[in-house]
Amino acid sequence: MRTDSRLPRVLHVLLHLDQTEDPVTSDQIGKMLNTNPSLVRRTMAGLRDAGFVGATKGHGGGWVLSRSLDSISLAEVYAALGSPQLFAVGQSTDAPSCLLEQAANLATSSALEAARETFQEKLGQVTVADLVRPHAQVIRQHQETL
Amino acid sequence: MRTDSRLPRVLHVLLHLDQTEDPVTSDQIGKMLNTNPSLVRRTMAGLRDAGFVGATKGHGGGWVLSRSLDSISLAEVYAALGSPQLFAVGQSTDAPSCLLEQAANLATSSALEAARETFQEKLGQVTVADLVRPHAQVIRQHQETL
DNA sequence: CTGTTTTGTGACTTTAAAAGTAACAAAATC
DNA sequence: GATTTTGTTACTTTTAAAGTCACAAAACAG
Repeated sequence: MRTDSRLPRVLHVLLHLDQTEDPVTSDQIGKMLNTNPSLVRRTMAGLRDAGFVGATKGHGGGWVLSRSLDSISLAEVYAALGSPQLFAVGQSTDAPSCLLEQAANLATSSALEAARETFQEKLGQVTVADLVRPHAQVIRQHQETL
Repeated sequence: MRTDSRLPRVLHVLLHLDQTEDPVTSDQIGKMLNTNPSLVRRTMAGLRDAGFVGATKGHGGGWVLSRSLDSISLAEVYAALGSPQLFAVGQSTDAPSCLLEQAANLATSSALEAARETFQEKLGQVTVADLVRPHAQVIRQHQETL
């Protein structure tokens, strides 16, 4: 498949929404993301369902933040997107009968699961608001290690 | 793209090769992996170039191990495959001019890079031989934490 | 030497999931 | 009533791996 760019894209959108009071239309967002409004609506649907943004129809409608960005972690954003498949690498067969294949699959998936945990941890340590506070993210992560 | 299953597949093959003295043909391996010999040859090419296996042509030819499996880490196997793309998730644009997009990309790639490091560490801690020594992998990883 | 086995390799098609596109009903505002 | 905008469905395109086909070259068997 193509590279899934939904996470950085919606983060980008959230940061922009935080910079204005007015609703931003899917059309405007589409121009920001260099794509079309239908895809924007589809991609943003998860964030709407999660209560992070609201969408209103008609004249003067569009997308607005409904929660403060410092109350939303990147992990929540990722989850709101439906926790898309993280890895391009995976197991061979799902439930192989060959013991050696099972061992190969187990080793692969163990490493991947460890990587997924790290990914989730990292996302959990950062709020969307942190992204525009240079150094804040670094400090925050440093504190975690103390 | 499809899920990349080369890592578990070649691990599976290496474990099988370790169980016999005789060369194993791409055709036989293809049946093991439920695929065809051409794909086997293409996939195994990296391991051959890395010196982990040797391939001989003609009657009685095929693939044989040329190094002991306890001398090969999973990380080396992954590298021999050309370190295939690990993540299905990626950045939006490569070099965006928008600062907010840069921030979104940086946050995404930071989490991914941390995950990649974990993945590589895990692979580096385990040899192919470990895979068929039940519990050995667990013990080995536990020792790392001491 | 001839025929068979097997690898190495190039060229192509298929697959799967996201991206991208188009269209339109429904809702909200003007 | 006209316009704007979302929500949603259906469809096409993209991308890289998987899968397939074909064949030259090498190695071996007789």
